[in-house]
Amino acid sequence: MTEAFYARAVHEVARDLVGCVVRNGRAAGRIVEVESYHQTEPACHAFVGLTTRTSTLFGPPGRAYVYRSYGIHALLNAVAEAEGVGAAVLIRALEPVEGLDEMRARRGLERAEDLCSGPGKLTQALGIGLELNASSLVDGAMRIEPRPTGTAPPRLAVGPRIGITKAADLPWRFCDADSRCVSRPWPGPMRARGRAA
DNA sequence: CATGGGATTGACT
DNA sequence: GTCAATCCCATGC
Repeated sequence: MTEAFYARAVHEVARDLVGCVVRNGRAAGRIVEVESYHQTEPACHAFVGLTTRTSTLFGPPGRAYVYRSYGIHALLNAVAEAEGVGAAVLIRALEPVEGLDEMRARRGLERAEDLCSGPGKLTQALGIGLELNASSLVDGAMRIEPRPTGTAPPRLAVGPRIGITKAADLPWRFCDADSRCVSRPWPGPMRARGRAA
């Protein structure tokens, strides 16, 4: 996927990333859940402006923003919008498609549904660490590949983002409505019919 | 230089 | 349902 794919409104990038494939070496998984973050809104790390931590967010689109959460987990984002604008798409869950043995070894689990069903889980399963911060997702060792040709666009479920305390009302979480690998079950009646990418 | 919070997870009551 | 683990980094003295 080209850099131009990421140089668009972060919410469009988020929707279009559902169904794409995150790969790191032989381990790969299909994206089934994402959230978008933008500098104009306080839940986004870039809200505080340009700092050491947020420099990747303000950098060129199509790079990875990887940071440590709760001192324990690495979380993976795809930087979006034009350089100079702080925005990114948090990858929250994958459906494992290749390298399941590697994932099971790293996670110490067997069930495929549990390997990548959370933002901290998927980075552990794919072996994604902080050293990959600011690396390219277009042609790097870790990259995001387009949906396999011929596959239909997923049905999208849209709702508020998870696990944040600020701007928790914004409906910027996008899930594959038909996947069982999402990080948290969908609340219920708030389903939106998906759109083609 | 010291402090506090956080886009989570897994174990336990 | 509750709760601790653990560390980067922004902020404030």
